[in-house]
Amino acid sequence: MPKLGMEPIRKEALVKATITEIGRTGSLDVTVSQIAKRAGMSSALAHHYFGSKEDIFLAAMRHILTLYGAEVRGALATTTTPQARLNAILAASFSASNFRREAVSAWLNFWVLAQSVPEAKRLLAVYQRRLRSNLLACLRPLAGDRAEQVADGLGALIDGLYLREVLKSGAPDGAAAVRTARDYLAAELGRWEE
Amino acid sequence: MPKLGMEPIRKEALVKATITEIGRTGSLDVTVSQIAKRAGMSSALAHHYFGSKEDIFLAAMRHILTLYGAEVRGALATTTTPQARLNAILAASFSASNFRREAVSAWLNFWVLAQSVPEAKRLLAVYQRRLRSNLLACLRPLAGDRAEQVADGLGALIDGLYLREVLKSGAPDGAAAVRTARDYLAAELGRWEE
DNA sequence: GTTTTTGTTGATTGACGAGTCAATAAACTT
DNA sequence: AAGTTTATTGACTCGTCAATCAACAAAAAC
Repeated sequence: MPKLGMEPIRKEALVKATITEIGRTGSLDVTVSQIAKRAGMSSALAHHYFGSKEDIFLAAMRHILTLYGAEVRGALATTTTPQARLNAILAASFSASNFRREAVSAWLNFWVLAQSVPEAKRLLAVYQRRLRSNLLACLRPLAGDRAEQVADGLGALIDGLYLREVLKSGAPDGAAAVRTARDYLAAELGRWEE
Repeated sequence: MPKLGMEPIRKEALVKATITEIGRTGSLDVTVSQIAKRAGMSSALAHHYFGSKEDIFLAAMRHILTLYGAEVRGALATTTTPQARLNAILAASFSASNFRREAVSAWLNFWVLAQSVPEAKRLLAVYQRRLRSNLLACLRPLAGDRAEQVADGLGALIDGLYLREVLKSGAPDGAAAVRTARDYLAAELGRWEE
């Protein structure tokens, strides 16, 4: 009993199922059938809407990056001072929705994907540039010509905290991650009035 | 014309070939045949010496961790002050042999493996504990009760710098990574006399 | 009301890859 | 010299999986 206008619904279901399955298995060794099953459809339909498995992965990646970007933008919109903006970026980066197990695992696996799929690499590079540019804008007034150095360090630190999250057992602790990042900033920028 | 005592030679060749192939493809989607071919033997022989593909991966992981551990230990042996020891750890972590493309790519992929293979997770946890304990020993006299905080931050930063290396194009720049890590320490510990 | 478009799946194809096995041969043991 | 252990591989099995296809159904367009 086919309803019309299914395409966006199906696609979204597939994208979410992909992230779930990658998180569940902890790898990209996920079959289209598994994804399709979790999304409540046949694998043939998944191939119908996306051309290939790779396209499904890329769509999932875009989804995660879009969510993250939106959350950062939203948090940034309510702020004015550089300090508050830095805090907003950190809060968004380690928020419950972005720092949850599935998403972190997917993130790591997309990093791997980027090594063999140029489009995946491009997407990650976009994310990196945007983060860097956001950090730089906040840091310039606070760190002057050391801003670049600090931004690169903080960027790597954030990625490293994500990376380490996947090895931990137990619930993710975004607050602890934010504390570590804040500590870094406090050290780099000198005592820091919020 | 079988020479005896081939086992260790073959195994080492396979381990090295594994790292090369993982680095080349940027993923764990490497067939035993590819590995065996690069190591100059048939895939059947690879299965003969290692029981399974997973065992080959784990051996490769142990190899990388062992190399890294030996380099750190060697660098540490020639030092006395905490500052010099911290520098030694950083130098070893980003040395040409550990920070080369292949090794970094393998490292990332082992991180992924750790999510589905308990033994891989165990190995990485051992690495993390050792690094942490080494850092802590140096930091205690320099940072007092903030040592833990700084060690965790530095550990994550090191991993993050590795992670970011895989996205870069061009030759790896260990010196820049060391600079970033030193900068972090300098900020956390206050100006720092070497 | 027939044709076209959209949604959907079960069955099939075709490739690939991990792991096994039988067979062959050189070296050591007794 | 006969027997055992170690080294080695080509051929094979068996499973899995991405991708395709034929077929069916309902809505939309004409």
